[in-house]
Amino acid sequence: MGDTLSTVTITDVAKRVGVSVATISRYLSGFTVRNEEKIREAIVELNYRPSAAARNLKSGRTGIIAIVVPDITNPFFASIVEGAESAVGEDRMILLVNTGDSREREEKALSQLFGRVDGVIMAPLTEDEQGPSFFSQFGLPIVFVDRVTKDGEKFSSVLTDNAKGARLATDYLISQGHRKIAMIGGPCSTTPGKKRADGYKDALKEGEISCVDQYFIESDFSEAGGYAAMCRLLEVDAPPTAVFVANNLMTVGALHALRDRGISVPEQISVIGFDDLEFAELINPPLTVIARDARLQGSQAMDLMIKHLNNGGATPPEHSMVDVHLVERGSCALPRESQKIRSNKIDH
Amino acid sequence: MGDTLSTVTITDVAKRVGVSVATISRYLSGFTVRNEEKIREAIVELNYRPSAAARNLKSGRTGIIAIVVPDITNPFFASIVEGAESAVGEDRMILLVNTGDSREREEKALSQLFGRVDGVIMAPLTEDEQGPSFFSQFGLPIVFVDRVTKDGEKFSSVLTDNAKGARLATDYLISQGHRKIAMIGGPCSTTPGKKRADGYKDALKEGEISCVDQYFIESDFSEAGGYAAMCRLLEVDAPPTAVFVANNLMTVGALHALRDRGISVPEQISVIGFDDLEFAELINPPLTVIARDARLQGSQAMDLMIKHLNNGGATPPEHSMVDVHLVERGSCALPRESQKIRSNKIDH
DNA sequence: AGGTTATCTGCAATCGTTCTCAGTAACGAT
DNA sequence: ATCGTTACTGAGAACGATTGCAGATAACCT
Repeated sequence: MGDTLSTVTITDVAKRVGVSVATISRYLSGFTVRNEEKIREAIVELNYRPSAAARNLKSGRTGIIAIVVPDITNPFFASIVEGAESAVGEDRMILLVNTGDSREREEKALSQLFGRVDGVIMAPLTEDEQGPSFFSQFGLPIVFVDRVTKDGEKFSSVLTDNAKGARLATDYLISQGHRKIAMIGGPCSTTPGKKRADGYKDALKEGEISCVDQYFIESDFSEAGGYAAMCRLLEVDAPPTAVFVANNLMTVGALHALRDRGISVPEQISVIGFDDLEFAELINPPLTVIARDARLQGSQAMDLMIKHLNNGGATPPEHSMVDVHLVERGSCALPRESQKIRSNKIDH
Repeated sequence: MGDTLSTVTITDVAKRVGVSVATISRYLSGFTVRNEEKIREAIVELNYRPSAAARNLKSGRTGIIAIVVPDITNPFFASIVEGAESAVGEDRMILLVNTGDSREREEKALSQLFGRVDGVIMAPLTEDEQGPSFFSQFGLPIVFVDRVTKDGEKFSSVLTDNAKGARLATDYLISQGHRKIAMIGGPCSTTPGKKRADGYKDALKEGEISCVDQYFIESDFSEAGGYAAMCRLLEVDAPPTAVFVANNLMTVGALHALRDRGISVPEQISVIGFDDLEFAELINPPLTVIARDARLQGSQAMDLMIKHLNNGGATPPEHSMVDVHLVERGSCALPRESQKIRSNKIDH
């Protein structure tokens, strides 16, 4: 079954067939050559694999697209990655960078990426990054997904209609009769964090509900952050009757907090989350959420990237927006006397 | 701020400083050279980045480690990837391959990997793969994680004590007084699928409970599979009073099936899962599971890989085993008259 | 047959590094 | 002044593929 270990090169194949390396190379790139059959045989017998490194060096292309996300264990980002992977096609692969919400790791990774990949799909940690301009300086295409940086218009992006989602959630609570509506938001330094806060505030304004400072808590998109935020909300003088939580992880945290204090949802407080969970239906009560298609966001981002790559950088940036919708389940209900919550809390 | 776009090479730096490329190269690899200060300046001013492709070609190393998983949206594999990523170190990166449970994609990806990566960490789709031997033929190190192939002993691996976990689960149900204990298993062509089935059967045997064929359903580790399997179990003549579900996704599916039919857990049927879920506590009832540290599995696999890489392939394969433990929550209880389940089902 | 294409071929340069090898300068010891 | 040693340097050959160029062969037409 051919030679083992020591790498077999195009030269070996050429020698075996009795032609020049150029001919083999041409055969490999699809041109018609004379001894195709013999070449095929030789390649199989020698178990020849073209060297990716050599190809990269000559062509300047690697066939690899990086995707940079803050946290791969967040199901939302996992879906994005899966969507991107599904659209990557035959001749390219994905290099995953998980920055673990660390700015330092993100920067280091980005600097390592240059030369190893043909393009970068990224969800930047915050809006004030220099990474992207760093890349564009080198002519590496970038596509933002879910989040952008402040000079985001210059690059393609696939975002969600965050403001609409937040308005949808808030309006829904208002329509149920809630007035004391709190929000646990993400960092306002991130696109979704800011936009969702905006949507919430706009909806309140339209509903002619005054915006109480204590009702808006800027947290960090993590489960622990959601937990802490919910605890703080429960200690406000006039606790809210409903809470809009700006992402999946914080929602889980908030629900944990409520469970730990024996506060029942939706009887004592209504909860609506952003981003669906595989388990949302199984939670008690089934969780009402604003949902969107994360997988689609990922695949669209990849499609855009491939378009840029194939057009040789001449394509102007495109901006795509994935729609959101309300998934009504059982975690929101008509408001009750908010005092009940307090007494309940004090009882414990 | 230096030259733009067109790639600046080591030669440009050399010219600027007035030395040969060799000197720059040496400086870059940490040797002491004469004009270090001037070189540093030139590199910054020209914004020089060494070409990864050229380095790869010369050195034969890419600094990239592939990690191949069946499904990145499965939180378990996401954690594995995160663990691996956390242990990868400064000078290497991770290339993610998501095979989407497709044999074809797995094979294609593996063949693409050669030459692009220094090593492969993988959770093979099934135990009868040829991929690994393919790699070992080329001298590419492999580390198996969570699953192995049939010639797995020849390669390093980081597994879970699957049989122990399954025994733990089954014994727990037996200790509660259950006799009609079913199992929804994974594909027996996979390591965890087989071992967990073995553990379940062993525990029954030790408990002197006869193994009913209808109580063991071989499914596919997917949510839909878990749903279907649970439906089938409910239609058995004498339905089980308890079910051990062999992975997280199938557990979610099984719980959905039960919820859809209005069967309450644990009153009417006890459920124990394998692999913890972020949300397990929030589910109604809180889910009792066999848990293990997936993140640790990932980081151990990466540690092993790096060890192999640094030792230049001379290291003998090592096999590591991550422990499992029972997390007792609320989804298991003493058995009741199993008839109740049937009547309940017919009512609908 | 001769001329014109069309098709295929090999040579050699090239991509950006690393690394061997031979060479130079500086310095102390003799 | 000569030698040996240390510490650095530059020229140039790799690494394994792609590709422009020019030459060779075959095929076609008048």
